Amino acid sequence: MFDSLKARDAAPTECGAQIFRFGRPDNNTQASRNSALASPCASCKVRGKAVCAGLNDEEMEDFSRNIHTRLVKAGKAVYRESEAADNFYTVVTGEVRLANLLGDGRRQLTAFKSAGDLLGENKKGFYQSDAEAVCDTIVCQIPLSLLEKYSNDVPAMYASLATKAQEELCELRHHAVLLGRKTPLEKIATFLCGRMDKLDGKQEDQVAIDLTMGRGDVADFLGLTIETVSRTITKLKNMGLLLVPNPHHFVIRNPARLRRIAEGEE
Amino acid sequence: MFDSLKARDAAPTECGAQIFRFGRPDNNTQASRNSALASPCASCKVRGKAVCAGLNDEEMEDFSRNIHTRLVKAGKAVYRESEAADNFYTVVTGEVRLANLLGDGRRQLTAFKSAGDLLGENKKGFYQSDAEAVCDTIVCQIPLSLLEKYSNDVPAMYASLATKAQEELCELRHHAVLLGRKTPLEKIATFLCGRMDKLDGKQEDQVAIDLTMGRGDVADFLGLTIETVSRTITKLKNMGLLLVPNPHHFVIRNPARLRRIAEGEE
DNA sequence: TTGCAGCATTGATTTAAATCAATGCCCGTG
DNA sequence: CACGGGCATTGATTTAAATCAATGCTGCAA
Repeated sequence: MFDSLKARDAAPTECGAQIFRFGRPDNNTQASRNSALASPCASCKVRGKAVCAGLNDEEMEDFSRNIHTRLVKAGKAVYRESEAADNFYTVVTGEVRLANLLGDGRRQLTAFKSAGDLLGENKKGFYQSDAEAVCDTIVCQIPLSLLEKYSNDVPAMYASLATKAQEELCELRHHAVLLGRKTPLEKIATFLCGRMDKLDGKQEDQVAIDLTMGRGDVADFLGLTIETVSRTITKLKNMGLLLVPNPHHFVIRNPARLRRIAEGEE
Repeated sequence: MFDSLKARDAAPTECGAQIFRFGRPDNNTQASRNSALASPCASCKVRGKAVCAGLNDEEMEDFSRNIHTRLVKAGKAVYRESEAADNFYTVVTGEVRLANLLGDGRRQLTAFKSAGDLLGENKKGFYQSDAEAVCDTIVCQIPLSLLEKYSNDVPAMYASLATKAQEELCELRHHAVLLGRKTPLEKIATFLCGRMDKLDGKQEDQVAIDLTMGRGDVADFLGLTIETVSRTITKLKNMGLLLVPNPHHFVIRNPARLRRIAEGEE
């Protein structure tokens, strides 16, 4: 019955370990050569956005001694459901998908996490989803104990954690609206708008987007099949809203209209 | 196109205000007569489960001076999307639905909150959903400022907040799986199992459940139409898994099997 | 008591998305 | 360069759930 919904990229690979002491984050898929700085965090590109943003230099120094930077190859797991949830992660470069599976292999992605996003959960000590690298990805591994230590001392950090949890809840609620009530056209439009919003620059007339993930991931994120995703993209193309130079690159030609479609307003 | 998905119970009523200084919580829909106790929280039935659980007697005393107990009539709002998010709430008795609307009236419920549950969010100072009483409901209104005050002083409270946020995220992710990938039969089964799990007692051979909400709420929670909800319940009845003495009362005759169906295992 | 409004159920029909199936394209490998 | 595998696209067909429509039940109000 659900043949086309069976878990793709199944290969239940062991965690793509390969612990680095530190890799200066580039924004391509290649891990930088280990440069063994005294305080790697000092030059971290996502420092401003991550949970550690509130730490002062001294705290940061201590922090950086206790974290690891890990390169996770495309398709490999950062962590898996029901493993002991000992660490949180900050995505430094690349992208991670959060996945939940049903017994027969149906899969639902609940989020994509990219640079600066926090990764991790803790319900009774265990992860509740799989976190898998969509492409080669560098994550910063933060022991839960370390987070707890500073959370108590540094209110800013707790506040940051709380805020991130709130934002995540908010996002997830909107995603529930998408899954439960939107049409495929609206789903794809919403997805693309979400991608636009992740870009720093303001959305002008035309916006270029590149996707790290394949159609299967998009389908499992939006509660559709690959075929419907593909057909719907074609439809948006035919409506003159999109250019798709290749499957991983999109150009939004009319962001405003796409946004209206995303919200079911036309 | 979406005629049958248009917002039901539309009546965009003003907040069902009616502030009580305190109402000793009964577990029926009638607010208790105001008994003006010195420390209302002392006798609060949900104290053990709520965020305030970690406070000592003195703190609780202060706490109870700054909170209000509010009776919200069935269908009225505790708060509405885009209002200033100045308060959190604990549900004392009754039940609240969290709703998000699309422009054309399509509606998605993201959670039902009942006794002991925390209610409230805060993204940039505004609520992101409507919170509406499903039936007459008593909530304990906690100013955000109060929560912040104690959150910094009482780690247990912060921990409680963090834990609740994590649980909510986990629940919402599982709900995303339901919305995106489950069949109507699995959706209804999951919903009923969720209701079972809210009951304190262990699930024996037969479990009686009563629903405060109507079919429309169930449909909007599960991403279905009223008709499909109704038909699916009938199907479960015909499979011998349920008794439905009346639309608001269910008896689960085979909890184990229902749970397997809920997880897509048969 | 009757009548009505609001739910819930059930049936008939339509339709949109899943499924089944074939083809094409790109990239890496031999 | 040819081949093969993995993705993506497109077409044909099926099917499950939405829509449209009618009926029934319950409880409240006139």
